[in-house]
Amino acid sequence: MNTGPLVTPTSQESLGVLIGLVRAELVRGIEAEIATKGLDLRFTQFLILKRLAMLGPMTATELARSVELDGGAMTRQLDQLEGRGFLRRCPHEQDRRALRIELTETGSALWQQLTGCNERVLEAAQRSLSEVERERLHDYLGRVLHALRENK
Amino acid sequence: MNTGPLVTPTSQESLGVLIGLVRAELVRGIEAEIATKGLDLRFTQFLILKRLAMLGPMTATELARSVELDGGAMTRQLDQLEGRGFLRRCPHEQDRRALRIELTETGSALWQQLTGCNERVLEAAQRSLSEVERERLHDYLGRVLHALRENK
DNA sequence: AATTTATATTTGCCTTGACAAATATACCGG
DNA sequence: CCGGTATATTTGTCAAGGCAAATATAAATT
Repeated sequence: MNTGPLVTPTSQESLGVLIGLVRAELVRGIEAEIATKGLDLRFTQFLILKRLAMLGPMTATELARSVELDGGAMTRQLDQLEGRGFLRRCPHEQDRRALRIELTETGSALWQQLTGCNERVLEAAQRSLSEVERERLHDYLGRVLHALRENK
Repeated sequence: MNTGPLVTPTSQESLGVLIGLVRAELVRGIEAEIATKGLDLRFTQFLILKRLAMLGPMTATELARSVELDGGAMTRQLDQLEGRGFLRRCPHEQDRRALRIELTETGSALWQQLTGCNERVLEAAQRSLSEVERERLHDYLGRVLHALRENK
């Protein structure tokens, strides 16, 4: 075919589409990195483990909010990750409704293997940006996010 | 509760998470805008109509690639949008395997109503950025996308 | 021309995530 | 303390998307 209009994303693409494309590539890249290590983890699960590894034990709801995941979906992700031995649901000391989600030894060990994946992909993604440009990109995205959240 | 670690996305968040958050807010914002017009369209469907309106008739595969959607998912979206009378599947003139997807009158009229939603949300999103900064953001994202695609 | 290989679309199957209801517990005003 | 409201987690239901198989056609190779 080759008859239809040619799409050149980086030139006239609107911000919305562009951000979607970048995110999709980032997810693909990280999942590919994980796969090359012979591990079987989705991006969402990767994020959950990362949060726990970086920020320490927290509530399921806090975890859900921090990765933009629905509470119900989080329950099922926790089922899987707990079933595979990567984390534990402990009772919360001050609130009997809540859980304290924490990594197990196995989970921490897994994270040691994963820790490079994110950095490698992010480094590859930003390799054409100078240090100043990276900071600007981060700054701009932060301001855009803030503006969007203010808006409603 | 309020016992867990506090998440401050815009400060130390990694690029991957940040982009995910921005995209989620953009989608939410546009769907909300569409809803205020009394219309019933998901973000994906909005994107499909937009592509067709902006770039003219094209193949289902081209459409799918341009919005990062699986071919099978595209078939089903086309079923819905065709069923609601917004587009048509015409035979492709040079390739009998392919389709030529084009907007109907109804679809074009719908797009007239929708055309402001995207701009309004994007304007709100970028309102804290100067003209130069908007161009830089666009440029950086384009370069990041290019780098990610080169990488593999 | 025949055969192989690649591509476009559709369909079936399965997983994931959103939304809503149910349950348990916390918090707050009286 | 009691009642009402808010929050945490779980579960059911459903729609959306990814992947693979099936079919049809195109393109390339022998």
